[in-house]
Amino acid sequence: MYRDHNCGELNIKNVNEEVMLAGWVQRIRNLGEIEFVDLRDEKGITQLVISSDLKEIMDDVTPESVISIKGLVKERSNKNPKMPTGDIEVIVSKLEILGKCKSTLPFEINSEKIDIANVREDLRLQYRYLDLRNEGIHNNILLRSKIMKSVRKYMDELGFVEIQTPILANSSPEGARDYLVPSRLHAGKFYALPQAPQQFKQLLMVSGFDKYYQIAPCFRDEDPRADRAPGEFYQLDLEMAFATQEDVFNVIEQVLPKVYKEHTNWSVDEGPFIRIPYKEAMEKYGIDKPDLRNPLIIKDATELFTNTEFNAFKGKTIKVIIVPKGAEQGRKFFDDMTEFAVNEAGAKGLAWVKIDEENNLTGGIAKFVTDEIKTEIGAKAGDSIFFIADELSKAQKIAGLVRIELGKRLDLLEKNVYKFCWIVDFPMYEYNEDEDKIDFCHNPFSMPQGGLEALNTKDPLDILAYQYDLVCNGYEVSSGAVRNHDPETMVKAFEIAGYTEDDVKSKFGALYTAFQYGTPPHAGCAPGLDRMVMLIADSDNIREVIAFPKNKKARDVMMNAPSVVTEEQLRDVHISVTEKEDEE
RNA sequence: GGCCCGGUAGUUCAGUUGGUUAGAACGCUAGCCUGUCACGCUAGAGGUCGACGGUUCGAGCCCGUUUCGGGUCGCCA
Repeated sequence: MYRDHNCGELNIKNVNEEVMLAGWVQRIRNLGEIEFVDLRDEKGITQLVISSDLKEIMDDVTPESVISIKGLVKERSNKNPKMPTGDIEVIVSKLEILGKCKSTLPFEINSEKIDIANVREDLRLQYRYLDLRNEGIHNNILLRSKIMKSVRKYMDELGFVEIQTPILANSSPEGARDYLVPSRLHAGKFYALPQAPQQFKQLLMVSGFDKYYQIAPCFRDEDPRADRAPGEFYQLDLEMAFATQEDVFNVIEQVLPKVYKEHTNWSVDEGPFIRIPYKEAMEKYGIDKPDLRNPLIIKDATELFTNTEFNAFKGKTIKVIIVPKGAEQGRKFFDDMTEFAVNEAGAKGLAWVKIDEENNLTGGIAKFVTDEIKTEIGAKAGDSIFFIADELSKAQKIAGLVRIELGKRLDLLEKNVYKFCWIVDFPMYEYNEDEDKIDFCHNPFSMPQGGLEALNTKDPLDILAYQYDLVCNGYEVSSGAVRNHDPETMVKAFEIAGYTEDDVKSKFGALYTAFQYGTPPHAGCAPGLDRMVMLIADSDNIREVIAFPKNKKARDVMMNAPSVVTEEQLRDVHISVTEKEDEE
């Protein structure tokens, strides 16, 4: 009724055909007796030619209005090689306005004159339905759909079954803040939206489902970041029975590279991915999600400065970063890096030296540095060296940030490539200084390496877990673990972190009880879908790959959520509100 | 919650030491134009300078408070 072709498919072979098209008016070029209209739909753009006898109706056609037309396909006299349909145009004989657009838009759509990324984001979010007409973000959403389809295809090929778990779930005491849902039928009681289907998927293992997966919505009431969606996000959640860490790695290494490759022309690491123990990652990269496209590596030079006269280094751990050819940089570069280290990374200072072409140490703190450093850390003539001095963990962290910043400023990152690595052997526990106690470092359901015996005999802070993260280009794309499926080991693991058996029973009752009835060893992980799409779309903002994201304050400025509800609704769910945010 | 950055026309921004009527580009409106494709040319409309208070003869600009937004740290088992 409205169209028999889309706006991306007509070409020279269709010349002299009578066609119907429908779409949005992207641009009108009015030359007086003749007008050109670029008509856009999801598939492409076709140029329409409008003669003066349609002038009257054209007066009402505004950019971004929806129209349908009937007309004859003609070969163009002036072809446009930049357009896929640039060889032809459609001479319009009939034109109908299907949906008129107001003349002033909140922002220009598909404009080549402005960059939509520069438009105020809250305005784009308020008019998200218009923003989604923009080609870039529109394609991101289409890409997301294709990626989900690939994921399902490859998971299915490996024998995984997709099982949905509840959205109205139970509040869990560990981890992020929950989104609570009051219960109407049970006064004073609450559901919580799941932070992840963690316990449900482990229960599915008890039920004998061999390989489970789900593209699962997860809800966490925590502050967002550029790479972390506010409120809700999606994970490719998976779990396998009778599985080890190797088995999980094997699945991911089969699925993710294929998914990536299907949707990018960048080169993609194929499995097996490099594995880096957590401790080594902190030593070499100063972070547990290293970007392996960055060639710089942090080295330790503490021993070279045990007797230093440089006050800032005395008694400190010294981390160094060699910048190949760094000696060509001018004074400003080093000053700017120092400013970054102090202001952004929390360093007390950033020392540096250059090695000139005659292999002499010059500049910066050269007079405090001995020549042996060159052989000890492998620096060459023409390099420069940055020094970070602090107590160990701070020095690592600052060096990590300096490494990333150097990579950015010197454009050192390898281009057009996805580099994966596993970070393995996370510690089971960490020391909480504020409360002077031992906490779980990551996931309390992880299996400690060495099992119950390790828990009984080793210093808790020395115990590693079968807990792993998958990292891609500096982003954590997944974490996962071999689960602790043995009730006795579970109780002991929680006991070390200060929980009694009764705590475990009351907080994780279903899981604890279920494990008494024959539980297979199991393991899994949960790659973040949004982050994966963001990486494949080569975007650095996760909201660009979500159709209707919330803003930084977890507000939906388009739908105006959260919002007040009626007194009656509140009464239904037994809630009384004592403190209210001012209404705008 | 801390720190950093920002809010000026529909949009993106400029705005000098605090000084007449707050500018530009794009968009919009009107007119001209038969081969444009980021069409061109001419004219025009469009502003609570986020809000409140203060300093001053005088505030877009200085000070204070506040609000909204973004980045980051905390947080995210």
